[in-house]
Amino acid sequence: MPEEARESDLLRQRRANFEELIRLGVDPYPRTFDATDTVDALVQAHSAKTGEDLDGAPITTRCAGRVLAIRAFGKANFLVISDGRTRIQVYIRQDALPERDFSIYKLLDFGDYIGVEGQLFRTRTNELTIKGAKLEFLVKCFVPLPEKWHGLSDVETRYRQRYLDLIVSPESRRVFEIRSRVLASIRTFLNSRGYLDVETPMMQPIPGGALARPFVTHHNALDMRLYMRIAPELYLKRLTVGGIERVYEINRNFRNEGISTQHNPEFTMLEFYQAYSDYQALMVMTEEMLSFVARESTGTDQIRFGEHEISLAPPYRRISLREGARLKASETLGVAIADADLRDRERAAGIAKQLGLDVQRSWGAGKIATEIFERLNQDDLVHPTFVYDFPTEVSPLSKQRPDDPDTVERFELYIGGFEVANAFSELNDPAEQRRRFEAQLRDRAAGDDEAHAMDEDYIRALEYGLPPTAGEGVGIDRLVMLLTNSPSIRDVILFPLMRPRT
RNA sequence: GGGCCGCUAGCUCAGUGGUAGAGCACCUGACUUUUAAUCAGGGUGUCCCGGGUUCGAUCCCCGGGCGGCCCA
Repeated sequence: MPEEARESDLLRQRRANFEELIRLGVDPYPRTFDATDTVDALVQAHSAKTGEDLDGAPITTRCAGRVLAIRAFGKANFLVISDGRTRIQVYIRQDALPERDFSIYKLLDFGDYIGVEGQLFRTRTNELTIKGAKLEFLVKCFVPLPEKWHGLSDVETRYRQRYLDLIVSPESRRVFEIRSRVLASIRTFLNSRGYLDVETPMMQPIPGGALARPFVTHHNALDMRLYMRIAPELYLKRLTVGGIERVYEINRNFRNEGISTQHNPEFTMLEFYQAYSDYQALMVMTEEMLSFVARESTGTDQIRFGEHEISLAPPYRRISLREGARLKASETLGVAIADADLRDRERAAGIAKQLGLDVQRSWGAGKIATEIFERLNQDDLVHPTFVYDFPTEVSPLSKQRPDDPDTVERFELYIGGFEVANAFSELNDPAEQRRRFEAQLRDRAAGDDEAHAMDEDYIRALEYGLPPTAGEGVGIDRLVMLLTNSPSIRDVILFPLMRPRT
C-alpha cells in the first residue's frame, strides 16, 4: 500500500517489533490486566520505606503503565513506567523472568503499555524499583513519542494533541488536576452553604444574561432557531422566582468573539444566586470562597502569577468605577476631572478622546466612563480588587442604587490584570427591567450587536416576584489560570478551539 | 481586523543561492543495580504549501496555510 511506502523507518521498526510479538504468540490486544495497585498508589504507600524495610517484609505488586524510558545493559535492564501521574522504575533481569517475558521486553518500544508483577526493592542508588518477575504486553505505541529531555514545547502540538502533552509533561497533568480540585472545592463550598447545584439550558431560543454575540444553531424537528447560551443568568433567576433561594450552575458558555490568551469561544462559568442578599454581601462571600478554593486546590491562598506574588486572603481592595476612572484620568491628563464630567456624554467623550480611545457614536456617558476605567487601570488590577458601582447604561440586569439611578449595585473582581468575577444586586422590578431591555433594543438598532435582546418570558417571571437577590458569575478558566500560573487560557482548557489543519 | 515573529529529522533546535546539520530518540554491537547510563559504528528529511526570479531556491520575491505574542 502507498501508506506503508511512506512510512518512516521509525514506524517500520515499531511495526516489525509488533509483528514479532504476534509470531511469539503474544496477544497483541489483550482485554484486561489484573493490577493490584496503580503506580501512584504504590509509590505513595511505599516511598518512605528503606531497602531493609522492603527486604524484611517483601511487597509483591502487579501494576501497569506506559513505558517512558528503557535503559538497557544487556542482561540487566531498567524500564520506567507511568500510570499517567506517577512513575516507577522496573528492573528487568534476564534470569529473573520467564523466557517468553524477556522476549517481550526485548521487543518493547518507548511508549508501549505493559503490566508488571514483582517485588519492591531499592537499587544501589536507592531508587524504589519493581523487580520484574512477570511481564505482560498490553498495547503497542506505533508512533515515536516526543523526546524525554526537552519534552513537548511546541504549543500548537500541545493543544492539538493534548494526549502527547499529558504523556510527557507532568506539569500539564498537574494543571488539570488542580482544575478538577477547583471545581470540587467550589461545589463543597456552595453545597455546605445550602446552594442547589443545577443545570439549565445551553441551547436557548433567546440568548440572554450577558452582552455578547451568540453562536446560532437550528433544531430540525421543531424547525427552530436556537442559540448556544452566552450565560445561564436568566434561567437561574427564574429558579429563584420558583423558590430555590440559593442556586448555582457550573457549565459552559459560548460567545462568538475573538480568541486570545484570555478568551476561548467556549468557557466554563460558575454562576450563583442568593436570595435576601445584595452585592455587598457577595464581596465578602467571594473573598471567602476564593481563598477557600485556593487552599483546597493548591494548599495555599498565596499564589504566584507570572512575576507577581498575589495574596487571595481577605480582604480585597475596593474601588468605585467612576472614582477610579476620574482619579486616573485626572492624573494622566494633568487636569482635575469631576464626577459630573464623567456623567455628561459630551465632556466624557472629550476626555476619552484625549486618552486615545475610539469613542463609538452609540456609547453613552456610562459606557465611556467604563472604557476609560478599563484603559487606565489594567496595571493596577493585579492584586484582587473589587471594582464597584457601574453605570446603569452598561448593566441592563442590575439594580440601581436608591440614591443614584445612574449607578447600579454591581462589581467586577479583577485579579492578575483581568476580570475574574462579575456580580450584582439583581434587578427585580419588572417594569424597570422592561425599560432596560427597550434601551438595549435601541442600542441594537443603532448597530450594537452585543446589546441584550428582549425576553418577555423573563419579565413575566419577574412579575411573579423575584425576592431581593444577589448573583455572581466567576470565570473558572481564568481562576484556574491564576491558581496554576498559566499565561494562556488554552493552557487550562484540555482541547481549546483550533483551526483545522489545511 | 492590524503589526511583529515562527514553521528544517520522531522531539528540541542550528544552518546555507550550489550533494541538508547537531543533541536526544532510533538501528547494530559491548555491558548483571542504571538515573538525560556509557563506549564504538550508522543520518533516518515533502526544509509548511503554491507560484515567481535564477543555470540552480530550504534560503531571495509574491501569494496562501497553521501557530505564537502584542495591539484593536
